[in-house]
Amino acid sequence: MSHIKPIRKDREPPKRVQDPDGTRRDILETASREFALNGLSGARIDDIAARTRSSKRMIYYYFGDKEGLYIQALENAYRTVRDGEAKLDTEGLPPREALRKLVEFTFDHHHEHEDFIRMVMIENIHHGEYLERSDVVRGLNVTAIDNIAAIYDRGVRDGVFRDGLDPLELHWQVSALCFFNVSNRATFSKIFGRDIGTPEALARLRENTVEMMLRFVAA
Amino acid sequence: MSHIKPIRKDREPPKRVQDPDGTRRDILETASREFALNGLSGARIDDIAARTRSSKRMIYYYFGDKEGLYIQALENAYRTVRDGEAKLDTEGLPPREALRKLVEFTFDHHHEHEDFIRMVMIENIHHGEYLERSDVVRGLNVTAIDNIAAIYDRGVRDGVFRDGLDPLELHWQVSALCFFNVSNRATFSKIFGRDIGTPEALARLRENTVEMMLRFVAA
DNA sequence: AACTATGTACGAAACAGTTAGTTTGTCAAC
DNA sequence: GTTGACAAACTAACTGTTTCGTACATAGTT
Repeated sequence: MSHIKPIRKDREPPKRVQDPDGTRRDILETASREFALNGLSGARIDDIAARTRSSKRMIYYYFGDKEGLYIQALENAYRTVRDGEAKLDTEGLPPREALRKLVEFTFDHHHEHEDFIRMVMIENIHHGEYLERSDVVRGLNVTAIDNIAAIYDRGVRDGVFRDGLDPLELHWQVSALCFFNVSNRATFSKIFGRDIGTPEALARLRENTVEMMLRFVAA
Repeated sequence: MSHIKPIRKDREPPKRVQDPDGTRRDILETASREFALNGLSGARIDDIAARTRSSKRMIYYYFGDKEGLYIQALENAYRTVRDGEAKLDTEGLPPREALRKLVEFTFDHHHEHEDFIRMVMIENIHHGEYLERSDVVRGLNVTAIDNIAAIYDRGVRDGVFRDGLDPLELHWQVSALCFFNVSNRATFSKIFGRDIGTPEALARLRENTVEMMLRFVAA
């Protein structure tokens, strides 16, 4: 029984580990989920705190107040989705193929980022007032328009697309069709008694959306 | 001029007028506005009460609790809009004209009922759970599908529309384009720096939507 | 030592919902 | 056609809880 323990029996991890970046990220991710799920007024700071590895104190330490946290969650959502968008490359493709690919990509992308869609819905309920306050979101440049404009211009030059359309309006239409599919699934399915979220239904809607855009721009 | 009348000198309006229907309606209309503006968790019972000619106690007297009030506001919104929809008549028109009229009508109708759109957005944020609880809303029969189905069938019979499309999907597309225009105006305008709510922009989007549907169903 | 990061406990306001009544309408009995 | 009893409609003030935010203390880092 001599030197029973120079070995630090305290497997107990050191009482307090400092990890500012990790804490921040943890809070932001948790908050993003909670805001996307419950909205700004519906989300509870205490709930968010409880779901983090951190505490309420830290939320206020890093984000100031509830609105500050919300705005950063909003920025986070936009940034994530924009980063994803940048991955689309249609340069080598002929216009029709390129447009098809863009629409399919947008459809899938929306579908994969339901939390983003929900944040946008929530922000629209607030008339976009927090978006307006955010320099970050306004600063994110929007590649979506450039992409579709490039495709459209090529199509017009090649004579396969008709002239006189507005790329922003084209983007608007693609967005509308892809966004609605995610945003209004709950009410639409319940009212019309048919689940539009099944893989089969989605595949049809996706193909319809492509077809719709192709026909719309066709010369 | 003898019998001037039994003019009741007591201008004092009778201390308390009982008007159950009026009170109920007043509360419901006020609540509908507040919920559409702020959402379920964002709306405040005290605020709603203050804006009525009635009191908080009466809200609980007639509607039970906040959720009960919300559900009735939701039902109210759906009923109002459905009643409006019923006014559309396309029977005499040739298929293409009929479809154009239907799309234009839907576009305008959405535009005129922003509060309804907002209620639907809010309800989708809640995954449609209150809609599901409401027998009233589920009971409202949906003429929209019948309308578009009738037009589409005629078009196919006449050979001007292609076969094999699903009326529900057609309705979905029209809804998506018309709904998004109202629901996402705030964020879309702010992000792309162009107001899509001006009369000119709206007129273009409206015409695009019509054109889009016509081209999609064209044989 | 000085600054950053974190934990605990609490305060104040906001909020949904209630208690304890009062007033008004109505209808049957006188 | 007045009365009185009873239910429906209504008011004001109150209660208990939730919720945002903070004060204060302590531990880690440089």
